[in-house]
Amino acid sequence: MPEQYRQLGMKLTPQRLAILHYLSGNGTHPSAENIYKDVLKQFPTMSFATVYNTLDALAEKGGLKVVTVDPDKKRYDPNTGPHHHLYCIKCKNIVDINKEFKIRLSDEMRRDFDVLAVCIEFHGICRKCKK
Amino acid sequence: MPEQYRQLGMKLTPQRLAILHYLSGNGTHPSAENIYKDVLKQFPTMSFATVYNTLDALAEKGGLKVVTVDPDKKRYDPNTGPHHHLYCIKCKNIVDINKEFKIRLSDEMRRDFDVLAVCIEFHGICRKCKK
DNA sequence: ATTTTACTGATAAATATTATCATTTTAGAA
DNA sequence: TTCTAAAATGATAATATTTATCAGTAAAAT
Ligand SMILES: [Mn+2]
Ligand SMILES: [Mn+2]
Ligand SMILES: [Zn+2]
Ligand SMILES: [Zn+2]
Repeated sequence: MPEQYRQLGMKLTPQRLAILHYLSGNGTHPSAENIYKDVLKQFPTMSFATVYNTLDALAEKGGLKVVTVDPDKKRYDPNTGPHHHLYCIKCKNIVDINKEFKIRLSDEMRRDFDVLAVCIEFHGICRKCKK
Repeated sequence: MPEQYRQLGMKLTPQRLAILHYLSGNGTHPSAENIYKDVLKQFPTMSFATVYNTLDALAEKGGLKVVTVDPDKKRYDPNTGPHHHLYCIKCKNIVDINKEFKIRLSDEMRRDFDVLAVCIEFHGICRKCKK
């Protein structure tokens, strides 16, 4: 898993390893701040710039997904396979939905629009939040 | 259509009418800045605070949807009926998809999560952007 | 007309994200 | 193992978006 950076053509630095380690298998869809605060424990000199640079580079190379369901901030997802999300509008938790749904646009629409990804978001209230 | 504010229990002001007039039937999913700049023509004293206050009030009362597909900023949608979106990752245009898709979560999942809305986002490249 | 309530807009502040750039580090070549 | 080119780090500044304050004003209710 530390080799993931090399395979993506990125230089391997201790800071990046710490970020990747935090992300790897992390299903909480953390924000940049979540990541920053965690990695800060091991790297007291860590900068937000490094977090954003790393996330941007990873996302651009396909090693990370940016989730836009939270209106307040970007959330990041190490699960790069096709899947969908539950979003609790109260606690803002995001949970993966791995079920596959067959949705297809009409052929005329697909002629006018190259679909690269389909994101399904279920907005609602999670169990904890409904008391 | 100007009565929409009253029906939602909001005071009817000229600024709000101008905002509603800009939004009404507008399928471009404008940002707060788009709205501000347009309404500014008629109200040179218009403030961003008024735009945000109005949008927030409208959204809270269900007279407006907030669209989160653009990672850079919130987009607003006067179409409050259930529908979905095409999002061009190059020009950031958002287009309505009115087709209905039948997606249902498993019963166990619906026990744990009250689904209030389902948003399907088709990310890709629009006709104009693919040269 | 008077009162109550809510809205406006100037301004400041908070939050999130991006840009600069000198210094340091990595990775690969010699 | 040096050496070197390329890239990353982090301090800092800047930008962008959004929210908070609040005195003055305007809309609605009485
Ligand atoms: Mn996910
Ligand atoms: Mn729409
Ligand atoms: Zn919740
Ligand atoms: Zn486009």
